[in-house]
Amino acid sequence: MKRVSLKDIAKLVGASPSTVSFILNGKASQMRISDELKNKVLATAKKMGYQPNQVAVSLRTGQTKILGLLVEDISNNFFASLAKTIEEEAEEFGYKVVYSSTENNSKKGVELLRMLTQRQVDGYLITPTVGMEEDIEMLARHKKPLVLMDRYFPGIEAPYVQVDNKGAVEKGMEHLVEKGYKKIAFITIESPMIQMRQREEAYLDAIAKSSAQKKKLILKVNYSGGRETAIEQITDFLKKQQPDAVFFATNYLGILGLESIRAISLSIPKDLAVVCFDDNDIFRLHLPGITVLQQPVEAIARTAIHILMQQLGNSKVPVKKNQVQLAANLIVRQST
Amino acid sequence: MKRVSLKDIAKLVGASPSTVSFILNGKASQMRISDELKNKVLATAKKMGYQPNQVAVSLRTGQTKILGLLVEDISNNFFASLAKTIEEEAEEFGYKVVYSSTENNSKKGVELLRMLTQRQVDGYLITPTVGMEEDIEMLARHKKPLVLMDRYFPGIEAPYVQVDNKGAVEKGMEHLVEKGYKKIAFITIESPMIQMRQREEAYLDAIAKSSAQKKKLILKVNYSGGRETAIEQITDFLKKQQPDAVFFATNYLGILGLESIRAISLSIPKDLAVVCFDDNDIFRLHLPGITVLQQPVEAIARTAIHILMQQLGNSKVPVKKNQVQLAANLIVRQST
DNA sequence: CTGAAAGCGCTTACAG
DNA sequence: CTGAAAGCGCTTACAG
Repeated sequence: MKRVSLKDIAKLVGASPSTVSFILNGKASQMRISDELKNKVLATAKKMGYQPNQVAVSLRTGQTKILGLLVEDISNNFFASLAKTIEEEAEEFGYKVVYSSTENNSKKGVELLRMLTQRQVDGYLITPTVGMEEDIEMLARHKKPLVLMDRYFPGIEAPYVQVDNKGAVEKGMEHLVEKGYKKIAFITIESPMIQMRQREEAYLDAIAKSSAQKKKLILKVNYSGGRETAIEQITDFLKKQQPDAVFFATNYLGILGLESIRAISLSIPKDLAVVCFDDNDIFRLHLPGITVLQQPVEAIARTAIHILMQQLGNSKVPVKKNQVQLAANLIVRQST
Repeated sequence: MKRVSLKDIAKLVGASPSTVSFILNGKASQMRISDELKNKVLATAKKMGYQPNQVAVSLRTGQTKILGLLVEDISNNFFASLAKTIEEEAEEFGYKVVYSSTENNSKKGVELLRMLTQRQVDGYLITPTVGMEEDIEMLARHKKPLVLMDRYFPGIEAPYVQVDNKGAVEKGMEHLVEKGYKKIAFITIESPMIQMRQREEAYLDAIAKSSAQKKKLILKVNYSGGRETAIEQITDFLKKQQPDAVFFATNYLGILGLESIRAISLSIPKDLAVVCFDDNDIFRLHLPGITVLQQPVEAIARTAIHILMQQLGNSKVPVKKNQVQLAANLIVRQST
């Protein structure tokens, strides 16, 4: 059962492929094709279930109308929501999105990037990993339509959209200080990526400014050993340092943290207050509810698409800035 | 900055495009091309950063090496894990996966299906929604490589992989009965899809077989009103019927259920025992932990890919059956 | 051992 | 008003 092609239709109605193409692309009147022929072609195409071969169209037009989206991990709530909103927004502009997870593995990330290029995507939306710097720079240098999300490379001039990490951590720290906590720990991961650096810096600044707390208490979890060893690192740290509040720098650290806190039977917030970066069903449903800094996921997605569309010449609304930071939202629950 | 093409390389080394193509596709020795030319071509291709235009390759070969995956909702944990494993498995066979969410909206589902067809995907992996029956049948009739997942249409002869829904609910019900619960309610959604029918039937069978409980207690949540009204329906039902145990038929119902139970301050498992279909971080971290029937997500994904690969003629291991049910895993936690 | 040619299914500038 | 032709970037059967 072969697919119906333009040629098949042309043969059937006795017209040339070009005429059929014009009609099917809505250029019948522009090409002053008779209504009779037009209707005949349209009817035949419908009857035979004609669907254009997009691969051929893409090769010919040089446009695939596909955007490539690379996230860190699609099974992580934050990235899943991001992907979903991006998909919706892209659809408004007639683009489809293909997405893949880099798993924060630079080799995989680079391979995926090449794959997207080979597939001729029209634009790139990327949450870059450590080793992707060169490839991203290449894209930027070649003026490929591109937006980075969640993080970026300070040395590379490329558009990006991320949450205001510094402001977010600041807000969270202020909240803890106001509540009277005096021994606030910060649990993050080993990572040279900018978004983690910004969060850590904001914690350090807050401590430097604080009159009640002089000592910084930072744990950098080494995640390469897997869940169990990560939990061990956290419990060890909590037992040894005995903070009265803890700030988790990412949502998965927060989840690991809750397990750790449970493992050593600390009571939240009596023994230990908890704040986490990123909201999540888990934090909302947890007893007690966990205070979080919610990222403006929809706004990040929408802004990223708008910046990309501008590069593709499809902007409805012109975007002024192409390096954007959006404010996070402090949601106070019972954990603080 | 134009992309480097085969022709460019051919011109540069002074060979014909065909020769370059053979070399780049590893057929140099087969075509008895001199090592000298081969190395020159390879070096030039590398230096110029040549990457084949997959769109052209696809058009020519008729193969895109892309699989289309349609899930209900990529931001739902179950589908996200499914997608992730499918991506990994597909990679083993040299295929990429593009995925999209139908949102259980038949119109969107059908559109996405057409889009995949237009993009010439080599095979389809689909969790079908209600209105997709005709389109799926069309694919099956045209002998397109296809596997349904999680659910299927009884009237259509097509390969599928799903969890053994009946066996799973049976297991859960037996567990509750053994624990001595005598007023077990079942909370599900209005849906004609087979997987929901199977789960409900298994509940009814269990009650029919039971000596302790004669009355069936079923709530079919109408989800169209959104979260809040769904929670209202559940709380009303629980207050009115006062079951001693409740079985949630899907993970999102379970999450809504936990919110409902909290809203009316019931204590788990003292006032009410809870079992849920599908595992989830939330159920694991909840206090008390929620007893679940965990779907064998990895096995479902792997089986689906193997069945699809067999249709595509890439099977390493021949698959015997192409309509498969896999057993769920009862994980007992503190909620029962 | 290597090259010229056809063709995948479209779109579009050109000719009539 | 409509058609023939070129071409997007590849692969591969054919010729020499």
